[in-house]
Amino acid sequence: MSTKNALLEVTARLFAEYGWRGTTTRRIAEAAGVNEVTLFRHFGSKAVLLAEAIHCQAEADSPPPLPAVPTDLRSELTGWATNHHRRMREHRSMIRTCLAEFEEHPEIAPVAAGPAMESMADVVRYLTAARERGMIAETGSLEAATVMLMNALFMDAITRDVLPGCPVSDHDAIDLFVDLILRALGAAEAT
Amino acid sequence: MSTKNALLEVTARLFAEYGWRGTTTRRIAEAAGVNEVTLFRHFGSKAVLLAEAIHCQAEADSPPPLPAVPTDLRSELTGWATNHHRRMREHRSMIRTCLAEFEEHPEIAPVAAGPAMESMADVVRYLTAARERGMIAETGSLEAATVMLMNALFMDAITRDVLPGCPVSDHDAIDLFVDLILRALGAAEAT
DNA sequence: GCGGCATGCAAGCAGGTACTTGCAATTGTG
DNA sequence: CACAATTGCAAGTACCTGCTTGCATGCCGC
Repeated sequence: MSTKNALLEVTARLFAEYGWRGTTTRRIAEAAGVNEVTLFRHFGSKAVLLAEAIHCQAEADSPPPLPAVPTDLRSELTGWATNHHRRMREHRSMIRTCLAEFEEHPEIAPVAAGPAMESMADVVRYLTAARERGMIAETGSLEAATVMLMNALFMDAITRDVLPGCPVSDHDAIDLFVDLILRALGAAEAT
Repeated sequence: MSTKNALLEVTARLFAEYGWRGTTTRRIAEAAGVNEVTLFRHFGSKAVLLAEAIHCQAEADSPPPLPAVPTDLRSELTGWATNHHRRMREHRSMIRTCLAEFEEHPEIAPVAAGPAMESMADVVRYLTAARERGMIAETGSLEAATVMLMNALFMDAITRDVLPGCPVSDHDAIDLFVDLILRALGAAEAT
């Protein structure tokens, strides 16, 4: 089974870097140290191999959870955001490629977007629980706050290496984003 | 000069949809209603044509300005954000492709990122002026607020068609994002 | 030892890729 | 009218693309 796994792993890596068209069967075989025919004997076609490789990559990536009961909003959200940000950062190449490839290969969108949707729902749940406990103000859309925070983290993780002129440093960004969200939601704490 | 312009326009469109590798000289020529050799006679190579096409596209896209003197934060920011969002939405295909292509063709990054950086500086300037006039609170990072708002708008414009499960509707997103930023910055107004 | 099974190797197929060459037709300009 | 620039057309180059075929080699369980 090692050959198959090696092919899947190498294919995911090449796809992230070169996209669908740029990931040729010759390149895959060479990078995996395997003859090209072996690839076709295992998967039948390039399309099947690529789909399977992307699927595996996304599956191995379950989103980090937030506590069931909120206690310290700032530290819990910051910890979650740091974790989430790091994971997206690690996969930024794959994510960018999937975003661009969506137009020609829409079938890869749901599998790539799944984890993000789960995380989104988890954050909304967490903030709702916090509001029920009076830890944040009564007004302000929790859904919008969640989307805004996740969008900001997502963008930062994915484009920081492309747009080097960002006026917020890599190191501070997450803390500042969480701080702004807590301010926006009127979190009852001192800073 | 019409042939040259037609080629540039068609090339930008095809690049946004199919990426660098997918934009073949045959396809460009066919879509422009021009013989393939004409393309090479004008630009010499595919690389030159693509670079020029992307450059033109980005150049024609100057960012919308904010007022020099802030008067109504909410309406001015909402107007600006709506405009900015619409423009990014129109170019989402091109932006996604450029993001993915950055790895193989880093030379297209600065030209594509330029307008966004200008907008970013403009918003920071606007918010700084507002703070000087006492329209928002003294604390909270204006740079972080700007990055967060722009990241949120950017992501929404670029991925809404890819991630259909967003819990915030298309129509409300901009108002809600601006509302959260104003809350975070302690804007002195009633809502 | 022997029959499957995975793999390698060499070659090839039909089509696509960027790009070139040579020549004819058109068009606008002096 | 004559000349030059622009374009089209047909063909061709060398290479890459996904994919197939035929045959040889090693390995592992019976």
